[in-house]
Amino acid sequence: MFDLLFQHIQEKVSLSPAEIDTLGTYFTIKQLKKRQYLLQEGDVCKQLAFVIHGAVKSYTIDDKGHEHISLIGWEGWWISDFRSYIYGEPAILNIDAIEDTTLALLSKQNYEKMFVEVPMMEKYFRVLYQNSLVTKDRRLISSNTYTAEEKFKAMIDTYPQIVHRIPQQLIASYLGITPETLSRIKKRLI
Amino acid sequence: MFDLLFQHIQEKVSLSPAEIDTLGTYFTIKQLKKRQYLLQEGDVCKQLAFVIHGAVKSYTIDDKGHEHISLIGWEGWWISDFRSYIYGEPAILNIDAIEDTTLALLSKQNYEKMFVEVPMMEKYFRVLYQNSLVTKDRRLISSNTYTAEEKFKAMIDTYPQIVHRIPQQLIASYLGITPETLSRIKKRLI
DNA sequence: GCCTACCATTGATCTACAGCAAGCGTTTCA
DNA sequence: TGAAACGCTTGCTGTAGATCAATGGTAGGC
Repeated sequence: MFDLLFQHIQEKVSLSPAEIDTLGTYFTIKQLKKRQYLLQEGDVCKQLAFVIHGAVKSYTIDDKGHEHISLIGWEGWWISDFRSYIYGEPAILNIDAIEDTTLALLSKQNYEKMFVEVPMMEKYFRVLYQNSLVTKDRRLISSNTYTAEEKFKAMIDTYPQIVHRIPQQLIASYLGITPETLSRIKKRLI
Repeated sequence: MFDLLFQHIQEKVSLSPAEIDTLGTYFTIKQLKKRQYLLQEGDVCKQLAFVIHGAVKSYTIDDKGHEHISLIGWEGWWISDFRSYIYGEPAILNIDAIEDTTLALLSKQNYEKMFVEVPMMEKYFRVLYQNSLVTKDRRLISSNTYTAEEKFKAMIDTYPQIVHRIPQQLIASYLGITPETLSRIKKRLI
């Protein structure tokens, strides 16, 4: 059940079988149906989620009721409202399933315990966060520098599979543009 | 010389005097005059820099020659082209000094050595990156959701001192707007 | 297998912000 | 100490992308 997760971890650090066993006790499995929530704005985010199968999105909703997607994650991605998870504040993000999804969940309590009992996980998360920062830095630059068309092109360069899997209105929201604009861009690119 | 750095580290993890001594051997001091470069686009970023005194900015330059600031850092901030530093790719960022600045530099080699010889630093950087991710997540949401005025308000809420220290055109660039727009927003807010 | 809900497209209009240019106070440095 | 460079403001105009609205296609639930 946790194969993908352990594989993902062992790409970054090496663990003994005993450590793997210990790790296994920290996680629980959760199934989400398409459109089902993992987290709703205002609640405290109690779980860090690793996607074993399926796809999820995290997003805010503004005053006008518009969704702004901050992350789309599928197999091998971690997702949460990080600030809420770490500091116990009410979440500003919603997280729900784009497809039927299987998640591995890690509670805050187990997160902290894990670092004490399996110190090698400090390295795993240090490297995971390090890579994640690299990605977010580029995304932030892209968001402030590029036109809508350039952003879309950069996205299909980075994630070519995404257009076949994720509805275009979600991609538009992730890029910070409207579905109409994305539609017009696609037309222009053909 | 490294007092602020060690203090910063010991807020997150506790280190023995021996570990502090070892750490001290990894860092070198660098002085930058105002407008002097630490890193130029195209070079490989060899150093992770911690600001001991002064202020620096990292930015890209687009086809039209416009600066887009990705980070402004002062005392207690880390700065680099992270992707370049980690993966050895040519940097897309420029980094230079906004004021006369003193930096503590950590080479990639010492960065890796540090994690082997002072494993507690895994935790320090895990927590540092964790916090940094929280900040960048919010900034990304802000960038895609808010109007220019809302972004500016959010910035002075988060960093009230910034308007007294950093020229407004740099703040505008950091927010992804033009200096003219920022000027008009300020007028509107009075 | 039909009905409804969802999704992409396209056209017409609107708006926040960019771009350009000119003017003015203030720092900088020969 | 005076010229030059710099930073901020303000007015005018341009434009990328948002918004609103209508249409057609496709997929999932009963």
